Amino acid sequence: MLKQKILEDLKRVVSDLGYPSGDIVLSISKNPTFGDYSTNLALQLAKLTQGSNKQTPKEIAKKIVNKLGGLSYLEKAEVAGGGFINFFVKPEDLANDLHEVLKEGEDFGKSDINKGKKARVEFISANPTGPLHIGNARSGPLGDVIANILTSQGYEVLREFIDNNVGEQVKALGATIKAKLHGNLAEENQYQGEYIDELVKHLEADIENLSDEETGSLAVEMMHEEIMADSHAMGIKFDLVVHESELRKEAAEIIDELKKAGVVKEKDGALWLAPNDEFLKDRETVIQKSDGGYTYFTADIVYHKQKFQSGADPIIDIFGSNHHGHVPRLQAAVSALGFDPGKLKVVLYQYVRVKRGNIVVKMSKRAGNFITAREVLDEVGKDAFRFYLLRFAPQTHMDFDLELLKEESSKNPVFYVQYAHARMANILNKVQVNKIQESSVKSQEVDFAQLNNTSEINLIKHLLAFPDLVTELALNLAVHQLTEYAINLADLFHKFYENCPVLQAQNDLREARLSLVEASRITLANTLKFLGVSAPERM
RNA sequence: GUGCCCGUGGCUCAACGGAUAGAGCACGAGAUUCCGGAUCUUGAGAUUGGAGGUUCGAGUCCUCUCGGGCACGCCA
Repeated sequence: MLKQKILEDLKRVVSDLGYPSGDIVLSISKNPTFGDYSTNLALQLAKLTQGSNKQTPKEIAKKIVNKLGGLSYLEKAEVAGGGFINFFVKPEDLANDLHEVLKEGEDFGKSDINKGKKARVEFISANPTGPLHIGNARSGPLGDVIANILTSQGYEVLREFIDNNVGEQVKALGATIKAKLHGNLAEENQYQGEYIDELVKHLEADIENLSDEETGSLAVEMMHEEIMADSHAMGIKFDLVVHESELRKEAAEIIDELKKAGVVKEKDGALWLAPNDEFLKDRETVIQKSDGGYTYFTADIVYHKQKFQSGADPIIDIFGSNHHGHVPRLQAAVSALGFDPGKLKVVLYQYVRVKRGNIVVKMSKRAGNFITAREVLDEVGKDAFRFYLLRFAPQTHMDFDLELLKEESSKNPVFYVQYAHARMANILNKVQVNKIQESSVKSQEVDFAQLNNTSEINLIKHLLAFPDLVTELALNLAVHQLTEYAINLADLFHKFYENCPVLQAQNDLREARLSLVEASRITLANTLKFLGVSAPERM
């Protein structure tokens, strides 16, 4: 593709001129006066020159441009203000790359550069002591899309969920249920909401002679099913559900290993993870309680050992921000076990604040003091739910406005994007798209040089940037940029649609525009597929 | 008290350390004999919470400070 050609030529010139090689960033110019593509290469290189060799960015940029000389695909390359190099390409060479998009179709954006590698993504992992709440739900689409992106780049990905089906919270839930059953609910029974009544109703026949813990176990099993169903409603399916009760069976073993690694100490009758680490020295954590029981943390160490032993890299955990203290301890533990903590990538996300207009919604009948994912999902639908939660960087504290997502749904960006797809599909449905696609692929007859309108060129540039974006997302996991990309694509398409009649155009121009529509549809559909949002042909 | 995250137009949010800080919503003015107006064009609206610093260049990095969220040993 054209962009790769520019990069290759730049690389060659940098090497010829004796500058150090490194990654070159070539981005789409924001402003037409800056050409089609631009690079800050000279500014980066200037940083590396020293002493008597010290050169200004502008000097370097000029050398590079001179050395590049005339290239067949370039109208010109010029040095701008601070030392940026701007490339003005020939539209026909740019447009010609559309053949690639049509050829690759559903695979456009995919790559096999990570073929043979494994990755694991753990997400949601909601505590099964209650329904899935909207806060945890944010990690659903997030983890799912990260997994989609990794898969697209060749990784064999495992989507996983840990079911915390044992521990103090299970006893507490059991106690609450029994108290409710006997009509003596007290302050110390921490769980509330109608779902407790539902659990009582379902379980009352069985729990009369059971302990709090046994009662809690039954309840937690039911809640886990519900959480799985909710996840499914969000479009998520897990490959692996790990039950904490299973992990705890290996707790004694893992503690032995940690002891051998010299990171365990005894204090107040309990065992603590106590790595010899400046940062962690005041943050020791209990791995075996004084009563002999284990903690969630112990189970999580077992779990992560399994993850590392599976050979996966990266190992991705999506945690709510309230777990941030857990991260350095976990890293310390896996490091003590001899694994490379660099393979563990933790994405922390902030909780979502639900609003109805200007009013913050906190309470829910079903769940007591939080809003369930299901309530929001039922109200706004899967597509809007996923798209909205995926729009913003995970570390931002975002607001989820039910008014915006439901009552003003036509103004929601997800509909804007889906409408663009429906428009594309509509045009293509009026001609026999398959014929066109086939002919364009097989005979390469379509003459994309016909496309030289600004709105056409802008759209083409955006389409061609897709594979690079996906590759980058597999590394930085910033999948919210995918929604941004989709909105921009829809925007550029709508503008093209206004300016350039497709079906009324004549001969070669009509063919070229139809192919551009098809390339746009392919790219948008692929983007939406990564997002797990439907791409409707009609709305 | 300590640690982590956030602070960007009226609102919700973008922006690998890069050029004139971008979108959408809301608000003002326009566009439809024509592929779906769920669209497009255009206007107004921002000392990026504040103060210093680092450098060719800071919304982004460092220090301090203000405001909000979260977490701080036998919970998960």
